[in-house]
Amino acid sequence: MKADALRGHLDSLILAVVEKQPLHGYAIIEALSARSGGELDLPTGTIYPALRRLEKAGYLDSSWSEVGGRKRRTYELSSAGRSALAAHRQEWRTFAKVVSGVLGEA
Amino acid sequence: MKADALRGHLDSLILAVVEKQPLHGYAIIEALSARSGGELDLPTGTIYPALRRLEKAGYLDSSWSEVGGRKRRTYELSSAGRSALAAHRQEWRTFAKVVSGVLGEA
DNA sequence: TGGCTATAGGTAGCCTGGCAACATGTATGA
DNA sequence: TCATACATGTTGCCAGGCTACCTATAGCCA
Repeated sequence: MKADALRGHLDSLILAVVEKQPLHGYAIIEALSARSGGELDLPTGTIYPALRRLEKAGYLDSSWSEVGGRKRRTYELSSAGRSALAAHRQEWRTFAKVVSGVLGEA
Repeated sequence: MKADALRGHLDSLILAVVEKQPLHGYAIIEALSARSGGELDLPTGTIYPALRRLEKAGYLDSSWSEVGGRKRRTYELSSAGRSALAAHRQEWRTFAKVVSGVLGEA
């Protein structure tokens, strides 16, 4: 899958993956991989900055914990994040419809 | 629709729109708008550089003509462009499936 | 005559965000 | 002892869509 196809869609994916339960960064990468059947294998240089961006935007809240001697920063969806996710889902539906429509190949 | 959602998908759309008949830049903008039900209203600063890029990549061939006193540069799909389009369609299918899958809410 | 709109082409430069590459540290098992 | 999985982060590159411009013709209306 082309690298920059993701541009502008990553935020939605991250928000969706922490929707049901809070996850830490590393687990988010794994969750995205699992949920995509291995198609998504995002580097940390992509995911960590994105998480900070989303927290700064008020869509995620984070908290530190320690599990088995390792520090984790766990992110959970804020209420603003929840509505942002709903909006992103709607936008995705429109976008997908538009692209599929133009690509045609009926 | 968010601006950079298009990132990485524009080429496919352009190739698709000139698949059946050659079109000039201005007509491509209109065709994209029409085919998307008005969702896509791309500025010339987006489309013209993209067309040059696609021609340089060997996916489009262009030729000048004059219609009603106005010069037109008409683009048509090359054979390389045709296979690129097929590949792009496949990639889009995968991408759409992945994103829809992760967004869930089946 | 002047001005507006539609048609038609183009460029320069900004800005965003995903990614490669790098840096740091712990736990575990061979 | 060393490799690998787990875990978090930063710096800086760069592709590419967009804003803001510029040029030019045709046709219409006042």
